[in-house]
Amino acid sequence: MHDIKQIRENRDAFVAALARRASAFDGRSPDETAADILDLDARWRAAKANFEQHRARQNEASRAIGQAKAKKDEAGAKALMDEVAHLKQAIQKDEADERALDEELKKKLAGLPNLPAEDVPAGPDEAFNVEVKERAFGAPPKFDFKPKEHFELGEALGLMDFERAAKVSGARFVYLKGALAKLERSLGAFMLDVQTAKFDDGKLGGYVEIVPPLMVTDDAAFGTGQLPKFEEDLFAAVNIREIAQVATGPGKVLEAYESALRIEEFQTAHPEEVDYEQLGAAYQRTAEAAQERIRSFKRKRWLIPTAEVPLTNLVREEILDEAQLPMRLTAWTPCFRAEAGAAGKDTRGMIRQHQFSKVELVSIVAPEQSVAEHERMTDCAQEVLKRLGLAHRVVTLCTGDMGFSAQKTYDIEVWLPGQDRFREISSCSNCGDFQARRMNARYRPKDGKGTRFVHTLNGSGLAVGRTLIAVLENYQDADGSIRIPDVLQHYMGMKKIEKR
RNA sequence: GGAUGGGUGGCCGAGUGGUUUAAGGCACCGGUCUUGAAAACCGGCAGGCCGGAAACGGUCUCGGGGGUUCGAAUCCCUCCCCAUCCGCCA
Repeated sequence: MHDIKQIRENRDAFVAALARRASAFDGRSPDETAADILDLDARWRAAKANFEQHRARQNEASRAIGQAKAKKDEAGAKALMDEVAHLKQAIQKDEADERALDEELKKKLAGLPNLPAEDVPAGPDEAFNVEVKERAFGAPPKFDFKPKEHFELGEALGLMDFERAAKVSGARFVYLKGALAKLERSLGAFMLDVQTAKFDDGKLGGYVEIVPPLMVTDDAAFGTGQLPKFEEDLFAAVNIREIAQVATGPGKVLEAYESALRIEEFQTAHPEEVDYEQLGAAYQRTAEAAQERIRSFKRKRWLIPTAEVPLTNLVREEILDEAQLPMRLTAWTPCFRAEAGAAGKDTRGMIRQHQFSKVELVSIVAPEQSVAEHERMTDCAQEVLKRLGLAHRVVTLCTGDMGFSAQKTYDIEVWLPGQDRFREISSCSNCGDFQARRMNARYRPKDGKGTRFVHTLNGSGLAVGRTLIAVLENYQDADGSIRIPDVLQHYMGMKKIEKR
């Protein structure tokens, strides 16, 4: 969420930063967007001044009535009561106006992405990402045979089963068995151990391990920026009985449905006038009304697409003491993603699943610390890959490739021999105060008055499923067996996953 | 799911059957005193928004929303959350 005061005072900088992100937002150019917002803001402030002025008079008169009554001046009280009675109508309208404008303004602001940091490269898509050369690690391993992809290896071992998963859960799910199930568990435990360790120099680790809720409310999802724009990426969890109770009542769903039925009935009776487009639109309206109904169902929860959501929201609506910062949190959780926009992409294997597990890192810091914390967090994520001996590189995402809430993002890409290319395995973002504003998460500076918004950062440390893929592909032998990296051997209790 | 009781400032807690300004304590900050500290005493001490160069003024917030009223922490409706007991349950 943007600070309207900043936009007011630095319109040009706002427009320029927005323009670096994209050329248009909801069909409006950055300049038009700023104009829309500032116009709304001006109208809102005028409405607010008007409303408050009238309300002030009302309060003043009410106090006077109390005093008049105390003095038994019934006539004076009556006169004032008459005045306020007239004022009330106007005040109600004033308040409604003020509120409508305020909501419209907030809605506009809530739909805009964070502004990119100055050192983020500009560009429309991932082709414009820039490698951070000094962060690169290792060289792709050499094979004297053609390395296989992870799913070939896993299926050949009989330890990775997509077909049965599809029968039970549909596409984009998997069963891991035996040593591969244990590898998943070992990786999660190993990553948590690295991130929670206390290093003497304080340059790595120090994260507090958390087991967070896996289902969150609308407000939490709004706080980190998944809502309102990216609803389609999420899975909702509802209690079927509860939602039936709200959905069966009269309302727009029923109206829309009955209207569609009438159209269908009419067209059936008059085959010469059949208009499928009209009928389709009527049913579409029904579906949309039903969707709206579910959307407004308050007891719905969202399955987390990342532990970033419950971890970051841990400080929502709080005023922290500066001494509590930096707050570093980590959690190993399942993540659920609808992958609505990824139809046909990565359909084979475990790269893109509806469910995967991830060790997440979240830092809550004072504003001055966030840039350094971003580098530190990226170090923490890389540390896991280094200890696993996996070659990787780091790229700075360009303005067009960054997520909604990010100010700056590093993606870590691990080398996958089976795919013969680098694939994203971690994404570390500095969100500045963007999420903090949406969550209303603040802290009280040690010296100085008032409160300031905290800065929030999140990163994967790492995506466990993809790390498992990387281990399989990088540590495969010609016979299809998998060597276990040194640091995992005591977790696994073995040095090798033998071929079947 | 049923029954009952609750939700007040950073914390504790008074106020709750109508008349502005939320008592008091703890914690915290500043000061006096002291070699220093403690104690004592004095003072300060929620946040958001709008206007203002500032001083300051206004407005909103007593779990959320709505209502009654000239006026709501207080009355009414509704939702949420917490506690205890019962039932069911991993």
